[in-house]
Amino acid sequence: MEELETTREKLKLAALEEFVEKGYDGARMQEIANRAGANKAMIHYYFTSKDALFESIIREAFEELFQLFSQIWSMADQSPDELITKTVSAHFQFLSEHPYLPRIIVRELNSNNPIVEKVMHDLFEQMGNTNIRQAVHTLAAGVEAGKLRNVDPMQTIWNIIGLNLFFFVAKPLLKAIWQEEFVDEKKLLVKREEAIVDLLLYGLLPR
Amino acid sequence: MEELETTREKLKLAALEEFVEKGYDGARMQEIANRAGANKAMIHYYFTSKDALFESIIREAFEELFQLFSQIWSMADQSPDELITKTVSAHFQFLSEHPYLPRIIVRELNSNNPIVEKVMHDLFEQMGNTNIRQAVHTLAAGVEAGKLRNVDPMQTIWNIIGLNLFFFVAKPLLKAIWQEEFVDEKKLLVKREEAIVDLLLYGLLPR
DNA sequence: GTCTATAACCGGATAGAC
DNA sequence: GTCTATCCGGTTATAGAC
Repeated sequence: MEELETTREKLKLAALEEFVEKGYDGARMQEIANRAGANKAMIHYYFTSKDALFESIIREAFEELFQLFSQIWSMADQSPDELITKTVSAHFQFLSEHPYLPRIIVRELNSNNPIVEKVMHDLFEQMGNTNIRQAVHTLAAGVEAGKLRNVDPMQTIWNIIGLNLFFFVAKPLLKAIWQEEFVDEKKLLVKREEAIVDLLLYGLLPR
Repeated sequence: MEELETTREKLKLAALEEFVEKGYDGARMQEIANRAGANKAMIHYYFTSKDALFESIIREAFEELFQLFSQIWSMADQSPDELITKTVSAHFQFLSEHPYLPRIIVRELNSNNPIVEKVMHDLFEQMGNTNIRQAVHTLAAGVEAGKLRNVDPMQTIWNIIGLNLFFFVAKPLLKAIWQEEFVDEKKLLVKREEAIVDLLLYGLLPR
């Protein structure tokens, strides 16, 4: 826990929190300044404008997301069931540590916000999608080798990520319906991850 | 296609579109009026305020969602695999016809908007969650009767809904990565549904 | 680098004519 | 029911002192 943050860093953290909670349109420069214990003028001093501040925040969020999957999928010599269990556990751990990320991404993804579209475009140029291709290849090879049922690799990737995300994105609604389950949320998280891996392995591996 | 809509109806449709695209904070009363070919004053004449307009829109959206699952899960005498295939196909058809719904719900669900919380609270009071219990019961009975592997009913429901939703919520991102697949989106939708049912049946039924 | 005061603008709401 | 003009509060951005 580093105590001596710079004003710039404090502002950036405060801005992340504010944008996550309220979205781009709902976020207030005054509130960001308050959270950081600074004043509005400092935000403009360091980041020029609300747009520019938002862009730097959202770019980092997408970069973290891309880097996660780059890393998970970078190894060429994984077996398909290794790929599956590893993707779920790494994604789950990441989501537990950064619960804000899927929310801000889903929210702004469906907003036609030109800043978001620009950032997405930049990142595709820069990082390519080579590692997705690696994962597709691993799954396709698994089918070929009879280690996997005859499933479409792209659909399988969508299945894995969809299962992982749901809990984190729908949490407020789930919490309202199943309050009792959420009193020990750590335990629930573990059960959720087990249930996903269980479904995927039974559903995808041949017997 | 009814041509003689009332101004009130035109405004409501325009408001739905605007709120879906921009969210509560981003939506503009002027833009709603423009879309409807009317003027701002008319919105206040019919709906009093932006808050009240939003509440009526979001309440209808949640009502449709609740009614869908009430209907799907109302039958007590379904077999578990009937429940699964029927839930996927009905949810998928609904999402195809109302692609706006998951977006507005996911966005506002994570926004702490008090209007959304009020509407959710009202609906739980009024509709209860008896039909979710019905679905849980059907799945638990399936496990008991050996028609289903030993899986947790709640987790299974989350799996089904998570798989269904992902495609519709992540569409902008998926489209950016897999452009080619989206040239025939109807076909892709059919393949997506098949892949989900395939995973669920193989993953949940015993062999 | 930090702060206060204020400019400049925008958006929801309303008054009042027709 | 419909429209124009206008009010008023709130928000981003900036000027300028320290």
